Amino acid sequence: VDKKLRQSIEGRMRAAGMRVTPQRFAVLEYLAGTHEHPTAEQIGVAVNSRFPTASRASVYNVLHALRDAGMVHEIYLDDAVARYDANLAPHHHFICRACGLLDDVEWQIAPNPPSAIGGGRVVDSYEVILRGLCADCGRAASSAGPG
Amino acid sequence: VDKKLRQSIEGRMRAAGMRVTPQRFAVLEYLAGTHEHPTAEQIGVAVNSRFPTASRASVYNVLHALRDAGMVHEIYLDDAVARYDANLAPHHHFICRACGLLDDVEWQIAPNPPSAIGGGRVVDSYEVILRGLCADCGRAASSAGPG
DNA sequence: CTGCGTGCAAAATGTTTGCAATGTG
DNA sequence: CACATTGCAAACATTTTGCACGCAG
Repeated sequence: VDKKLRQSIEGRMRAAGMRVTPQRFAVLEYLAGTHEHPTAEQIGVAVNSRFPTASRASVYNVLHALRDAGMVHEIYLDDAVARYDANLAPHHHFICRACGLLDDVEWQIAPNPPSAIGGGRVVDSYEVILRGLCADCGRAASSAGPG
Repeated sequence: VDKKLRQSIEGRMRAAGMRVTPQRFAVLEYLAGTHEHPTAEQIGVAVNSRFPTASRASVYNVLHALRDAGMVHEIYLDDAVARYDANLAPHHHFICRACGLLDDVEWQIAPNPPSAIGGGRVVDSYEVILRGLCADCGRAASSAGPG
């Protein structure tokens, strides 16, 4: 079940001119297998629970290498902590105001993203952060009632 | 020229139940007068260049108080640093990939923001970050040519 | 074998806290 | 006058750096 995944991961690393180390493999495999957007610390904990050990510094090092190689996205949301995402397909994010749940959203903006927004600025990408209530928190709020 | 502004700032603080101190006044006045989205440190430097002194801790303290009172917005963009914005009108942000310029954008999403995006989630606000080249960097890029 | 990548621990941010002094209302 | 707010400095959390060893290629 993982032979293909393993080769895909290693192949992509090599294509980027990176050496393949157990730490790097573990981090990318972990990121590829989650829909969450873990912080460096969460990644470190998860990876270390399965592999010899990846020191904090190496986790950061690996994440930066993967980011620079374009293999993961580094995103900043409401707190001053970097989060990482192996989902390279265009997508946006939803944050639950009540519980902090962080989720991907497939919804697409407008018919097309704007290419020019005035002032001579040219847009080539965009990112949307939607806020509101997730299903659970929405249910809780409506059963509490308005008053 | 500032008597009205002064009274507006003080009035809004009082309406929020806050005491008006020179530090608070200076921070809010500074934020109201800039279109940039300064970090706490930038605010501290700017404020201290004109007023007795506002300690680092007080700058943070004031910013949090203003944020909690809904008088400024705290935003996180590409770096793990909080930025502050006194522009309470709905707007989005543009970041120049080349020079890091940070700007407001009046452009509005779609016809309407989405209210439901599936999964039982309900959206009540959204924020868009547009990336690309600002006018200056765009000019520089096109004069360099495609190679 | 060469040298990149790792691990460790210390340094460098950016932000928060505790307590006494101060100034606002 | 009372109490919120300030200032200072130390605590904190997260991320970065320097150097010696090990492993990938």
